[in-house]
Amino acid sequence: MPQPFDFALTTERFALFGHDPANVWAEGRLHRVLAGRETTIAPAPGGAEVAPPEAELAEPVRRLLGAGFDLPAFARFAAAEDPVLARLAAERPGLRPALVPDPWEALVTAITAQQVSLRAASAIRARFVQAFGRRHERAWAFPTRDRIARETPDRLRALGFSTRKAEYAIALARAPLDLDELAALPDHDVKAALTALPGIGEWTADWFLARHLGRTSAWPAGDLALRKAVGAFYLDGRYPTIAETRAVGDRLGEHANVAAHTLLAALRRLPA
DNA sequence: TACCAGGTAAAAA
DNA sequence: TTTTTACATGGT
Repeated sequence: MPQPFDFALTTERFALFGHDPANVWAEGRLHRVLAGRETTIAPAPGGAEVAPPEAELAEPVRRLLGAGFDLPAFARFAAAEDPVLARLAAERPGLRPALVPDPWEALVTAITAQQVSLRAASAIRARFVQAFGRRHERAWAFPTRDRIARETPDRLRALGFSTRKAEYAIALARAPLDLDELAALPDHDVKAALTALPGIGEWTADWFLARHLGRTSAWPAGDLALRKAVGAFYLDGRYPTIAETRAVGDRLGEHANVAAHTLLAALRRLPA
């Protein structure tokens, strides 16, 4: 892994909001299914170690752990332009945005998290994964798109989805859209393609850019927690409008994604 | 018991 | 065009 890198800081968000059967964080290690096989990702000197060791998994794991982000450039930018971020980043060196490897999983995860607390979303999603996914060892494979395409809203409703969210997930599963091809498009076109689907608004598309594609300038300006963080760290606690929050992101340019993750991590450490 | 929590779309004004 | 409302669950 490129340095700096802190495994615990980078992966802690998989453990903070409840148990996720598709991303099991236990004893400082992350267990999940990659390329059809359960993989254990563990901290190691200089980066992370993958078990079972497979060369073909090295790149996906590096990507999952945020290897693509330029933290030294972020630190230089913050030192020169943004004392707030410079302090928050210095307090958590090696924090990288951890990515969701699969686009379908990233979108369904975001849909479940719309409007409700992340703890509530996590509980609902855990039931969804265990109802429709496949069990490996410690981790479950996230339910496949094909499987959900054949489900009915009532079956998702029974797991705690609202009727709307159940319809969104099934519509996404059935949509004639190759989610892997989105990676080839610029940010704006990805957002246009996704927001054309029912139940996917700007917030959901922004998190897809940030947490699946790992786009460096992704900045979910509509996000409640990010707005709270911007208010807490830049505005003396005043809750900003979406436009004000977007303006902060614009100033961050290619560092917005790392900055957003830094701000959200810092917000969690703030006195309630 | 209420109310809020990392939104979205449809109805009402 | 802008504002208001319904939505389902978990935590406090």
